[in-house]
Amino acid sequence: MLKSDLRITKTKQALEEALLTLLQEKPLKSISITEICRLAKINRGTFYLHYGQIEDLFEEYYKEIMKDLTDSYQEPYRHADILNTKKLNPSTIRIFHHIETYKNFYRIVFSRTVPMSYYYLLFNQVQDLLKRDMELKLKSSVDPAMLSAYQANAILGLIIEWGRNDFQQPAEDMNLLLVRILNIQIESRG
Amino acid sequence: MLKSDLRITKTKQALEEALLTLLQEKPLKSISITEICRLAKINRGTFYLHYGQIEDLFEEYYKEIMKDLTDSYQEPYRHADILNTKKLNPSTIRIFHHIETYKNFYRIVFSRTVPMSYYYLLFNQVQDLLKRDMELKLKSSVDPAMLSAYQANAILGLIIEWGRNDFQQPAEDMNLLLVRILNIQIESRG
DNA sequence: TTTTTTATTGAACATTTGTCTAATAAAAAG
DNA sequence: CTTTTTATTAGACAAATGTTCAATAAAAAA
Repeated sequence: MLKSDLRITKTKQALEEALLTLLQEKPLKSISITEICRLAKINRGTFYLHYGQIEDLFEEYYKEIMKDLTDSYQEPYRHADILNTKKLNPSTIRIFHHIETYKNFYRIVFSRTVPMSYYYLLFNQVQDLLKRDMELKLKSSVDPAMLSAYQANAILGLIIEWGRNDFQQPAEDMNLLLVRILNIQIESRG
Repeated sequence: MLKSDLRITKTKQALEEALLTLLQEKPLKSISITEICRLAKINRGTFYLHYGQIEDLFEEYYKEIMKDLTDSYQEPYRHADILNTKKLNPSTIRIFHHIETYKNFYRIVFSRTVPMSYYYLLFNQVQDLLKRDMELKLKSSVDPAMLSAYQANAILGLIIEWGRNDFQQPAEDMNLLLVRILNIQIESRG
């Protein structure tokens, strides 16, 4: 038995394409299931066969972008197995470029009416990526899950603020900003 | 003219009470407007006169709790006008106790199906509170909005992870954890 | 190819949503 | 207390939701 029927693939593709088309003209919140199915020429019952709500369909598209995030994050590791940890989170730094590339998408992710699950998809991804660096400097008794949650969400905080400025600053400036913030935290205890 | 009609107050109270009752037996997501109105004995049209969706009703309840957060946060300031900044974020520290007190509420706030707006309500509140401390140590060229966004969301990251453990750890442990994490960030660059 | 499996369809259904009326009742203002 | 203002109501409406069914068509397996 095959992992997925061709008909399923075709149906899902049609639905995703329809959603993406509709997203270009109106906000996610105002798009109905009926509308997507009408455009995709898919029976509404078929939609419910694969998804429970529009958000589930969007999440599938979301995962493609998370794949790119992981790839761009891991790029610095392709040449060196272990990065110089003296440099300020050198690997973290690619995340801002990734967000900038997909800012139309992230405007949706960070919008008020969207479900928290989108935030978690991003949060979990960044947290997982950070854990790789974590192991290196882990002499402390702090729970790695807690530490990575702290750092991952701190960065998401910057991104939210960035998004509030409609991603005006270049990604490179955000990198510098992150470095400066980390320095402040050191100075203030000197 | 008075700020609000008695009828409005009564209606809103009835709706909030109905929502809170329903929340004890089922998740927010599965509660319908029709259901709330039926229980509150309020005409459905009246609901739409005050709110656009269930989430708006929940947000009104949310704001009561945000009031308590602000109060408990500002408690350390009641006796001293300026806190010793050498101590690790002494004022921040009350937030974990607040969350613990209202953990049934925060389980909803951090649940996957809820809209991002709930997250923003909390994020904005914590960010505002942090800005008070911020001014003291602000010699750097970093945008205060960015810095407070970073720190506020970092703490929310800890709370999310805490929530994943269903708030098992005592709030006091979370305080210690926060102190340890801040120390790690210093050590790792010595 | 033929057979078997199963995804999709159209149609129907009860329910909820969001919006709108004119009638009513409650509160505020005089 | 009387008048004025306005919040609430019941009812109706088109649309969307969520679910179910037997019939059909497409894909996988033989």
